[in-house]
Amino acid sequence: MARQRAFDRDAALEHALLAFWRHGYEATSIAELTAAMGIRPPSLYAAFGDKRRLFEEAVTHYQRTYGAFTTRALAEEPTGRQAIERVLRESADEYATDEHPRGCLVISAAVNCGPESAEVEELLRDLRKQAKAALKKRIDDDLAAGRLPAGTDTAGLAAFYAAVIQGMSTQSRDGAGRAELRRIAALAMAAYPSPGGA
Amino acid sequence: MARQRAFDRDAALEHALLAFWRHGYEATSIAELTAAMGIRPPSLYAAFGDKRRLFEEAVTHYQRTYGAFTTRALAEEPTGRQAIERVLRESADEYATDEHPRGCLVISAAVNCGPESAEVEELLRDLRKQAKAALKKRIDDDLAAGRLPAGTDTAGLAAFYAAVIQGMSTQSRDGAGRAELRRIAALAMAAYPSPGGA
DNA sequence: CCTTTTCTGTAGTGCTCGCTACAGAAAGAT
DNA sequence: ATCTTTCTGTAGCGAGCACTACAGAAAAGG
Repeated sequence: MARQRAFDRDAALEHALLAFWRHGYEATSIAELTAAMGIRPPSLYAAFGDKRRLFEEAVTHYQRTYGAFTTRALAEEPTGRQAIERVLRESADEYATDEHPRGCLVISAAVNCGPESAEVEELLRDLRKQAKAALKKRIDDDLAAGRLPAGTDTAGLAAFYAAVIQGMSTQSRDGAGRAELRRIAALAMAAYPSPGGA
Repeated sequence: MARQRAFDRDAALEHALLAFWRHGYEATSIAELTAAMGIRPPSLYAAFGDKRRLFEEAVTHYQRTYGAFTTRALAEEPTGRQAIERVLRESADEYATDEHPRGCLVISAAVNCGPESAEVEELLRDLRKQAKAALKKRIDDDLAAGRLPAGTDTAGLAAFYAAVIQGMSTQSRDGAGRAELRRIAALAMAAYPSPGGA
């Protein structure tokens, strides 16, 4: 019994996500967001609350779309080693493409934050820790299945692969191409212990 | 024949550097800088030009002090392998300490930049590329001396170690301690080829 | 038709941003 | 002491920030 929204909420969220991905949370202004979304500020605030909540929703949308390949890779591969290898390889491909902004939004969108955006910084920090824990879980599977030497430092391996992925994100934003990222990914697999031990 | 400056320029620059290191270029306001430096805006502008030039000078100061350990490690170690190993180890120690902000200023201070700070972003990007080239140079030394198999992809190795260092910087800012970073560093050395070949 | 409800666009709010005009203070030259 | 020059502090510039008051427009119910 009332006027209905004249824009596509999902499409607007998608455009907001791309803007945040490109320049990060604080550096993306409401003016830039409304321009990218094709709407005016009151429509944005009515549909999404405020800038912080729009960002949180954009991050959730990111994890369900562009960032979902990591969760898929970890879930679908039979062994921890294959899961890690696939995450690295697909990260190389995803980070270096020109179909969307470079690198990973969770890694790069809230690095330079003032005190007033500390909560946003903390949100992405938590997601990075969750991602590292997800890597460790699959590596632990290999350890439990005897595919890794007893006593293997799985937490250290998870931190190592998380670091490699974070570095790949940085370098993709610095202009590195798919081939260069793939070479990083391949070299990183040399650190994965062989079943028999060192 | 005129009034002289009442504050220590080097000390003020040092405090500006620490502020930029903590929150990054754009997120550090002139108000925050003047508070940290113990001076008022006109003194800042008279002594350093503007915010961008102050940042550039802070980066130079950083490279000569806090960031100099990488250049030293690369210059002083006899082999490329030892140089890389030392850079990784000292990065772990430097990034995780509480004596100054976490991580590397060159890696983390200009990630989320609006269009008006694109030049600053590009400045640090160039420094990261130079650092990667410096790594490659030492690895090339090992190749030339026969300490690496012929045909070794030294550019790939340099990109890999640059990525690991960038990831260590990110994780130190996420709260990782010295021990965790050292484990990342140790694992990364597994990718360094042995002289005989694979 | 008219009413009700919600969305939309214009036009602004107060605030902080980087930066500076201006006047007074300090130090060396004469 | 006086002049000249440069620094310092106050106070405020225009511009952009996140956000919103308000009025008109649009859709459904009566």
